[in-house]
Formats: sequence, structure tokens, C-alpha cells
Amino acid sequence: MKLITCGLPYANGKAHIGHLRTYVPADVYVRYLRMFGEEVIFVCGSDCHGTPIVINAEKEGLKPKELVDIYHEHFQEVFRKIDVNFDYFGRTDAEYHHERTQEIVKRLLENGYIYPKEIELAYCPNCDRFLPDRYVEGVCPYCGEIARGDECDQGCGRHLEPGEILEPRCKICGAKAIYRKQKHYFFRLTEFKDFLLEFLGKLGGTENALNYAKQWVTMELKDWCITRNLEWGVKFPGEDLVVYVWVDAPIGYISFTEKACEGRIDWRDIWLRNKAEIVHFIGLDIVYHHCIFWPAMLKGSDYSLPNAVVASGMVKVEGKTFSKSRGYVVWVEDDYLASGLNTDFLRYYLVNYTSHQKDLNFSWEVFGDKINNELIANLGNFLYRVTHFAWKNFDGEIQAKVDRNAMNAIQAAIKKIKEALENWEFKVASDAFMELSSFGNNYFQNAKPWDLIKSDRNECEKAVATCLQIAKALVILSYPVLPKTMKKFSGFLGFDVEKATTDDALKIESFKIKKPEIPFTKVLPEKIAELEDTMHKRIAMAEKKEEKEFEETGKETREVKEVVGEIENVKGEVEDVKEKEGEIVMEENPSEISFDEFKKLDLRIGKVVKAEKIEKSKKLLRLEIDIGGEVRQVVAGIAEYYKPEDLIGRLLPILVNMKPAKLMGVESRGMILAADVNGEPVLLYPDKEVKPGTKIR
RNA sequence: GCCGAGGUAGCCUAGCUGGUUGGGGCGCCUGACUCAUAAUCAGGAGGUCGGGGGUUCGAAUCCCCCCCUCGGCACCA
Repeated sequence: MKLITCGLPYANGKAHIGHLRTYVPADVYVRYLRMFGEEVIFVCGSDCHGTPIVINAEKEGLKPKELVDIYHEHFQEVFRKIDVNFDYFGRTDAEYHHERTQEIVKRLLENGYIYPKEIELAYCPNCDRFLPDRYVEGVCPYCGEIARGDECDQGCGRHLEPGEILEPRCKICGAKAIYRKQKHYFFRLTEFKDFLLEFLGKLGGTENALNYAKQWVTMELKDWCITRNLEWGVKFPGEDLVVYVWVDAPIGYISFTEKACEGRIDWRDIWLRNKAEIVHFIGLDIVYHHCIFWPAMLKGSDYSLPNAVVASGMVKVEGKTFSKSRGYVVWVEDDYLASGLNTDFLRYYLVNYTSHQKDLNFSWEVFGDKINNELIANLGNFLYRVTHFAWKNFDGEIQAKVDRNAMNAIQAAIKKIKEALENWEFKVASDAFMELSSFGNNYFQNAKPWDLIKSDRNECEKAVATCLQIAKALVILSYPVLPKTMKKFSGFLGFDVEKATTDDALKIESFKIKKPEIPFTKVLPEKIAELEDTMHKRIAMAEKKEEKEFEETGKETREVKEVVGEIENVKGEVEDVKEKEGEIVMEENPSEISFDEFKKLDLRIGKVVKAEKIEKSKKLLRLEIDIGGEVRQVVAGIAEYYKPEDLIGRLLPILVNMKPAKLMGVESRGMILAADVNGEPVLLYPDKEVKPGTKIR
């Protein structure tokens, strides 16, 4: 028995092609396993907790559950339409899931892997909330430099425990933060280091996941704070706290298994008695949670451990890094489903484009080419020409007389698929049936049944029977990738592929063919053009929006912008995860400042007199800048974009009364102002030559 | 800078425990055929296997150095 799970979609946004990159191959894998006679349970569900959901719901004027309902429904609908067929698709805000989570937390407590610890959390009385580390600024107790909550990032680099920092201030409103003691709970991750090293040595799955995980474990592990100050989530037993999302989310794999097993099997066989192979399909961005936190939690609560973690590579769109905010995104519902294209096309593209571990590039042009020239021209055409020929010339009644070579080819395809699955190579599996289809076309072409029908009806029947056998095998072997189409087409061949196994592909029987229909309709070039157009418009709009935002925020100080920017950070997948992990996410602050406040900024034009790279750093330049009679040393993170020699003699706006800081051991007294274009600094220059030291206002 | 994963024809790639002329698919060119969704079949052009050294009778494949891409860590006041 095997349990296959997929990383839970976070219920605060719509499904895009990046999601499908892991769900579709997982579904394909499950369907193949079943076809090979394996008993499989396939579960997934919505991840419903966490701060971003609470905040998003607030923004929309909804309760968290109401927001979750929307996206839970959305994902279910998307999966249904694209034939990703879970045995159970649950949600982590369900009662049964809360129970399971609490049970596991209790077990961890009993086993001594969770301990309480009073921590001092910075709290801003003005904003009336706890402040996450990065929104706290104060003085390092070790070196006296300015530091942020969790780390003396500018001075000695020491890690700071909550409460250590002196003179804490709220970075948002500037008010003095106070410390409030609060009891939180920690998971003893550090005790699992040896276990994890051993465990990862035998864990199966894709190398991309395993290599990362091994790298993490060899580095420093820290005990993990697993409680949060929130209302929304799984209550921590006996406290007015909620369990951290990343604790309860993977437990969904267990709770959803329970539901999927109801009335059939005992889920304990899987999760407590180790009687099933457990495989997690995930995206590359959540390897840490699945290879480190999760196995440690399972181990600590005496549950079964996963056997494999299969991580899919990243998705690119039109050759560019996937990015929602920049418009490089393909939405499943609004783009693909709305286009009316066969959903099997997308499945084929996602599975067949490249190896599961590698980056997948989604391009509408390539999509059209692959579908029309491979899937339809080769496979679709073969299925249709053969069945159509049999129906037209033999009334669909064909006696079983199959060429042995063809049987060998089918056998070889099955073998190739089986081996490919063992290596998580879904492209190779789909190539196997495409090769068999080529074999079929070849066979048909060489046999020339259209000639034989006139000269030797018996020989002709043999050729057709052989091709029909290949067609039947093709329907069966491609069904996991193309379920919708092959379900329908198997009807023309007189069987139901949903009930078929790979053995049926080798079973020789006479055929009764019904009048076939074309399995796929071609993707029209106009359709591709239309979809590309939608995409280009979206990208253009995103660029415009970015410019506008820049204009609006351009007047603010960089510091304010940074803080606001962090909240609005939606550049892509990975950042979503970071956002989800954020300790306590702040609400947006309108951050209007008065003229008096503005006057506090000593902005001037400076002239670069010297510039050099700081050794051992990638981004830092050490600049000496003439700010009018005085030469300041300033460190700027622009080395990736500007050469030191090009900067000498140039004029720059500079914030002179910036608090001094140390970066890589070099003191910086001042800050260069630059436009931030997707993280790329773009320097600004005065319109005319002005004297160094000229005030900016 | 450190650590991973890669760099093979226009594109996606196989090969990577060294050994006959580096395979396949898409695209491209030519021919054949007409059962079929201008589909199919045959043939062909196209590669200094990132660059440079080295080991070897022989390297895409092993060793060293370098370059580039992607990702993680450090770091953008």
C-alpha cells in the first residue's frame, strides 16, 4: 500500500500553473501506480491557518473561515476540472484535523520534546501589537551597535535572543516598544540532529530535495518556536495560543488520510504501524519543512516516517522567473480553463516538458507546438486513423491476430514506464507511450492496409488488429497523463480504461470498434496568439503598476518603503512562503509624514571621490563621498550593478544623517538613494552639475 | 565568498562506473504516400559535448583551473 500526498495549497490565493507543477505529476504517478495494480491512497487539502489568511480576511472584510471557504472551493474545483483526483481533499480548519493536531502536540509534550519558555516579545503600545523581530530596532547589548530584534546585523553579528536587545523601538511608528513576557512553546529540534542525518541518508525521493535537506541539517539546527499569538488556528493545549501553521499543516497528511480511509482501511496501519509507503510530493520551496521539521515531529510522536520526498522544480513563464506581481503567471482558472482548451493538453505539457526536478518553462508558443506536433500529430492521429480505418472497412469487427513485434513493443513501453516511475521521471514515462505511438504509425505505414484492403483482406485484418492492439495499449498507458481524452476514447475501442490495468494492454482479444471521433482538436494559432496577448497585457500592466507605486513611494524614505514593501511582498511563490512564515505580519501603515519630520532628513548631493569593492562581499561597495567640505565613507549595496570606476566623480543624492552602521566590518556613515527596480538599484543624478553638499528638499 | 544543481545542434534532452562513426524528440530541408486532424513514413542538413590544461593507446564521460546560468547561506541602512 502507498500513501501519496501533495503539499497543501495555501487558502489565500488562486491556483496557478506553479501549483499544478506538483499536483499533476503526483496525480499521474498515482494513476500509473493503480494501473500497475498498486493500492494507493492519495490525499491533499487546504492549508487554512496562519497570519496572512487572517490579515487578508480582515482586508476583505471577511472572517478567516469565509476567506478560506472561497479558496478551498476554488482549489477543489480546479482539481476536479483538471482531473487531479484526490481520495480526500480536506481542510486544516476542520474539527478532525484540529483533534489530530492536538493529539500529536500532546504526544510531543508527553515525550518531552516540547518545552515552555518565557520569552519577552517586543510590543508596541502605540500600534497595539506584538512586533516581529525585524520590526524591532534597538542597541546590541554586546557591541553597542544598532541591531534588529533577532540579530546584531550591523555590528558584531551575534544572534540575539528575544529580550536581549536594549532600547527597543517600533520600526513602524518609532514609538518605544515595551517588552511583554509571554510563555511560548518550543520544539526540541536540536535533539533530532543525529536522527535526521541518518533518516535523510535513507530517505527516497528526488535529489534536489535531499541535497538541500542534508545541507540544512549539517548546519545549525535551532529549537523551534511552535506557538503564536493568534485566534485563528489550532489551539495549543491548555493555553491561549495557537499552534504555528507549519506544525499543523503537514499533520493534514495524517488527518486527511484518516478521512480517506474511513470505512475501508485502518489509517493506523499507515501512520502508526508502518505498513504503507509514504510519499510526499512538494514544491522545492518547502523542502525544509518536509525533510527536517516534519520527520522530527513524526519521530517525536512515534508516527510513521515518510519514505520519499519528491520535489518538483520551479516554473518559469515565457522564459522569465515566475512572478505574480510582474505578470509572469498563468492562472489555472482565468487563463487556462477559461480558454476552453482540453485540460489534458496542460497535463501533457507539464509532465512531458522536462524532468520533474528541473525548471519547467511555460510558453504558449511551445505549448501549441508540443500539443499540435507531438500529442495530436503522433498519438491523436494514430488512434484515430487506426480506429477509423477499422470501423470503415471492417464495420469495427476485427479478429485478434496480433504481430508479436507489436506485443514486444508494448511490453517494452510498460517496462520503461515502470522504471521511469521508480526514478520519479514522469517525462520518461510519457515519452514511453509517445514512442509506442510512433511505432504504431510506423507499423501502419509499412503495412499499407489501405492497399491490402483491396488485395488481401485477411492480411489487412492482421495489420489492423495489430494496430488496434497498439491503440488499446496506448489508451491505457497514456490514460494517467490524459485521463479525460482516453476515458472517452476507450469507449470507441470497446472498453473502459478506468477499469483497465497494464495487463489489459497485453491481453489479446477481438475488437468491436464503434465509430470513433477525433480524440483531440488542434490548438489554433489564433488561440495561442490570444493567450499570448493576454499574457503580454498582464505584464505591461504589472510594469505600469510598479512604476506608479514607485512614484507614490518615491518620496518616502527608504526605511518606510522597506517596511511597507515587506508587507506587500508578493513577488512570487517563494515570497509567499516567507510571508506565511513571518512571525507576526504587520498591517499596512499609511506612513504619511509631516514636513517637520521630513526636515529631519539631511539629504544632500554628494560626489564620489573614491569607490572600491569590499572584499568577500558580493553586493557591497565602499564609497568615499564628498558631501560638501567633508568626505564620508558610505557602504552601498550596488556592487552587482555598478563598477567602482564608473562611479568616481559622479553626483549622487545621499542621506547624510543616517545612523552609522557597520557592514562586513566597514563603517557606513550615510546612505545613497537609488530607485529600487525589482531589487536592482538605479542611481539618481541631479539634472545639472551642482556642488557637492547641495541640500536636497 | 561558501554550498548545492547544471552548462550536449534553434528548443527539450539521453549518454556521464572512460572505448566502435555522441543517441532521441520538436523545428528545418528533400523525397514517398494518402487510411488519417496538411496528419504519416523514408532520407538529410545541423554539435569545437561551456573554455583551458592534464591523466590515458583512447574522454562528453576521470583530475585541476577558469567562465556562465539557477537555487540556498552570508550580505543589500
